[in-house]
Amino acid sequence: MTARDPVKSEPRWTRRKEARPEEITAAALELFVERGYAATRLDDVATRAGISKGTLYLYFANKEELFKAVVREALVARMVEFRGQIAQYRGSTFELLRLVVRGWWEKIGSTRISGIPKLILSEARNFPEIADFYVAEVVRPGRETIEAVIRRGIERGEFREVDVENTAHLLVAPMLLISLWRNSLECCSDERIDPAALMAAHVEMLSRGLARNGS
Amino acid sequence: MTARDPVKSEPRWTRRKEARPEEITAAALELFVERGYAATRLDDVATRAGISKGTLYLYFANKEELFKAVVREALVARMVEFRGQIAQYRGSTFELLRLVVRGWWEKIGSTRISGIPKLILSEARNFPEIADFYVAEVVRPGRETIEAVIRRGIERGEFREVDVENTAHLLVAPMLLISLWRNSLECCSDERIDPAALMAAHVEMLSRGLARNGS
Amino acid sequence: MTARDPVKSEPRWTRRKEARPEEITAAALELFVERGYAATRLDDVATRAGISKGTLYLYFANKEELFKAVVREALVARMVEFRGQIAQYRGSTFELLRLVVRGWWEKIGSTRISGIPKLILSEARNFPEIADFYVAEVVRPGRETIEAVIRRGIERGEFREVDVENTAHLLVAPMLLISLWRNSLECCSDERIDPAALMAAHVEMLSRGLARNGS
Amino acid sequence: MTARDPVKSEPRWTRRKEARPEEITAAALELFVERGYAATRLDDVATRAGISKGTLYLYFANKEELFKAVVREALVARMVEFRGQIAQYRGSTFELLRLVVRGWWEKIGSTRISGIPKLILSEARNFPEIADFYVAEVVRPGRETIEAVIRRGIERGEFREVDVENTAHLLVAPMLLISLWRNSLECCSDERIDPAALMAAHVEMLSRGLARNGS
DNA sequence: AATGAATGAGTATTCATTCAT
DNA sequence: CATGAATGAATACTCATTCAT
Repeated sequence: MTARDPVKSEPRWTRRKEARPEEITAAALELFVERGYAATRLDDVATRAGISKGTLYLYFANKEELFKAVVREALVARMVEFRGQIAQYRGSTFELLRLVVRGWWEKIGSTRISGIPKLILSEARNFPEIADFYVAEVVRPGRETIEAVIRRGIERGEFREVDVENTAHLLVAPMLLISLWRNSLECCSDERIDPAALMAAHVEMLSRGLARNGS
Repeated sequence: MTARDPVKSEPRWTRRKEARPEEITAAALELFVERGYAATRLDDVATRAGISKGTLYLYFANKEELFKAVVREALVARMVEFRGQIAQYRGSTFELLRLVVRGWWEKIGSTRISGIPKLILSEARNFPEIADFYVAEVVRPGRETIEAVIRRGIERGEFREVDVENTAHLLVAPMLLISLWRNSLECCSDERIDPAALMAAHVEMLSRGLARNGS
Repeated sequence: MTARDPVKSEPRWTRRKEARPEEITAAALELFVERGYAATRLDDVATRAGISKGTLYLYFANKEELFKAVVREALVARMVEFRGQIAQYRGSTFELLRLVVRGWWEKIGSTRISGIPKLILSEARNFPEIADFYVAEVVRPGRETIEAVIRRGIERGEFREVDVENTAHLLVAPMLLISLWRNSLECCSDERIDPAALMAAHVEMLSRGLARNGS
Repeated sequence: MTARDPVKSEPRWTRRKEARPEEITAAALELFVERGYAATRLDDVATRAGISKGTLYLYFANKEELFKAVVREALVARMVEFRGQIAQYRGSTFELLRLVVRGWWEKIGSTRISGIPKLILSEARNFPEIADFYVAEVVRPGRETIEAVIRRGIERGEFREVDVENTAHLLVAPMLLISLWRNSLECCSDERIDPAALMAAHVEMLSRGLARNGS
């Protein structure tokens, strides 16, 4: 599916050859996010990737496999680092909340990967397999990570005793909101959302909302 | 498929004519939400509405018009009642917050209409005209209504002086999260979200997050 | 659209009923000539005839039968009178030529029936049966009638000894030209043809072309 | 149907690309003339051209564009040569008439292009744009060319002083008659027209009809 | 008799996929 | 490896025809 190499391949080529799949998935990601899976023509993907339509099929068996590759690639190793950082953190959990939110914005929210949630949301019911994969690899670990942060706060006596699971959802919701907004309605509207301000307001609300009574 | 019975049953069409458009848009809404615009075949819409493909075209000029009708119909007069209720409210703004959140859940979140956000999000870039319409008719008025509530709380000295606009976004985010979840990933996942619990946690967090310091 | 009163039905109705088929074929003739058989929708025929689509089927079994009826009706008894006039004529054959040409123009060329040639020409290959009918009922008798005129001229020593059959074609050609022009290109062009002048030039050319040498 | 042979034969497409459009328009011309625009299925055009339906769309955006291409191609550079020949001619205008009529027969009347008049006539009102084009590129220049011939005859004292414009129509009419006949009714009738004899009779009639009195 | 809502076969058009070069 | 011409299955849409009222 990936390598077909029959002859020997030269340096210049080789480099291209290895880069190709990623150039293609990058182009595909943009278009899938923009138009949705069904409305994206492979012709356009090829054009945006600077190759011919036929070449696509040297790297991906078909449209669906390309789609899966796009999602997989965008996620791989994204969660891992996140967890690590948090486990090692030593300071106050309020501060950790701020770091989590800002870290998400810097590494995901503000990048092209932020299109993935829109894409998954839109196509989940057409690609249950991918939805499963996404839930298992992103949603669940993400939630668990955040639950761990909240528990840390509770255990350290910083946070009141909240419903951990739902509080995790509350923590995620504004991040989801902004990533969806930016990949969907924003482009057709003159309403504007300032991500930094929203993140700040969010952290502030969280901090107050989670604080023990007398704080 | 529905009215074929040559015996008696309901007449083949008399008096159906008025009901038809809504039966069709109802069927279309479900399918559009489930599969997205492009992946929905009019044949399937017709089948689900219990009519033939041709009949669809007696009521809607083409697929795009059907789509617009679906969105329009789902929204018409939805916002109006909301605003009215809030303007007349007399009690505490904390209580009002709870009413707004619960009201949304009862009238929208738990109904079929909650599929609209997913649909709009997915198709906004393919139908900028509809996106505009949705922003103008739902997003903006919704935000303004919520801002009004927050301002009421501030003016009455119940809430601290928050960033009104972004706080409105924070208030909406969890509602969006749950409506998207239920219309997308939920069906393919064993993760569960309890809407009532989430709404409760949300109101609690909001109340604490908005309260003046000493409260 | 015309009569709705279902209660008792007055004489007014009865008369309509007999007129209907002709109102329909009249409307159909116009549209068939204008757009061709395939491009004419029965819906439009019905509308132009002031009735509903279903009513059409009370009078004609289907589109093809309607087409045949249109052609038949337009031709019936058209040729008969022509022949009679000519047989009885007593004057010079040059004068008879003039009468034939002018008679054609007055009774056919300038009327709605002049659309028939265009219609037949356009559809002959799709409706060989109709083409046959038209050849047998119009083309052949028409040619024979004209040949009779030419033979009369020759026999009476007025005309030179021409190729009777082809001369008959030459006599018809300009009449065909103008009837086709008026039912086709004329409407989309600013070129104009003056029928009277053309007929005059035609008769003049014929007279000179047919005259014996010394005349 | 044409190149399926997996062995060797002609390559599947190499160097076909240039020939294709003309193969397609040739097939389309035949079918459009035979059945009319609306009744011609692109599937049949493709089959007759020995390609698949999809391939059609590689060369023509849609049915209407194919139709326009058919007409355009059939006409391009057809008129030009005609005019040139006539301008250079040195002999008697009677002889020139004969040359014009025979030339038309050889280059157009007897070829496949003779189907164009029938096609245009049939579709003019559905495609005014094409009708315009045809009038501007064929009808008008054709008439002007013929008028020039007639004027030449008059100026040189060979012809009597006729109504030039209408005489031009008279000259064209039998040519139109025969090209329409052959592309329409002929195939469904046992009536026969001998083109050579008709052309001969036509030239003879014209010569006599145009000659100055005493000639 | 007349209506017009409903039907579904038929056609234009698109686009993922193949494969000879 | 890369290409792009070719394919045909899939789908939106039309319109002749039917039939309950």
